[in-house]
Amino acid sequence: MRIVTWNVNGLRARAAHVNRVIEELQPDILMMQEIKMDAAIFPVDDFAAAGLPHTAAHGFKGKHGVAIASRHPLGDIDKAVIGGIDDGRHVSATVSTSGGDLRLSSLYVPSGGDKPDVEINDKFAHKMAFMQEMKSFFAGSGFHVAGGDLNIAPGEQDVHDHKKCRRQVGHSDGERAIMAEAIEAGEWIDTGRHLQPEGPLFSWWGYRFPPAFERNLGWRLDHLWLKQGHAEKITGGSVFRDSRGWEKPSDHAPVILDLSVTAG
DNA sequence: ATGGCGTATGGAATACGA
Repeated sequence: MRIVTWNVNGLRARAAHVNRVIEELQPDILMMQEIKMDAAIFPVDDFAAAGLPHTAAHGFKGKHGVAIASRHPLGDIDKAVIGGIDDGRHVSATVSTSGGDLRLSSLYVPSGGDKPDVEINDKFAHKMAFMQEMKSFFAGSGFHVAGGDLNIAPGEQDVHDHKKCRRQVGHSDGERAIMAEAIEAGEWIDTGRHLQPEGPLFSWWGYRFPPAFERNLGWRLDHLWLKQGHAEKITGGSVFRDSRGWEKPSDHAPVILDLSVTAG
């Protein structure tokens, strides 16, 4: 079973790229963030035509928004609010597998604004509140993959320049600490670093500095976490960098996790 | 120290991204 997460940065603007990603990666599950549309107009028929007929979306007009599109039936869809504001940052569902019911959670952690200081920056306070709730929200050891655009690069090698980025939102000491605490409290495996413990491993390259992707000045902001105790099910995974080089790309690249279980 | 570019909304200029 292949699980892919991708911040599409506008689903309508990225429709052709989504189809190409589905065709090239053949995911069983595609978790998306920043669909930037109301869930009522989520293009179910387009996903069905692409082979992913089962969907769950949680989003509002214009900004943020998350979704899951699946090759296999989804059950027990949950759109519970995390972080105190219901602005489309969490949708969750289950899929039946040979290893038991697998829960999938698509998450869009608040970006956090400009300054990494909860006293002066409400957006950063929202981000930290969201991460604080993440510690307890995903309790339990059941078969579960949670991930998405978590908007934190947790390790020193998860940015191109640790010393410089440490002053910025997304890589501040406080954010990196709370993400480590959330991983420990939730008994998660960070599958990206499980598969590649060392070296640059980025999933986001900004638009604002045009040669960022060409020079690989990236951040690892997109993650797939798997509950500990299921590590033996991991068969592979990677970042699909190709799509970041296509015309008018999302600033994020899809992140892939392959598990040995099959649907049903 | 700052901005760079891009999507969405609404039909110009602004919010948001990180």
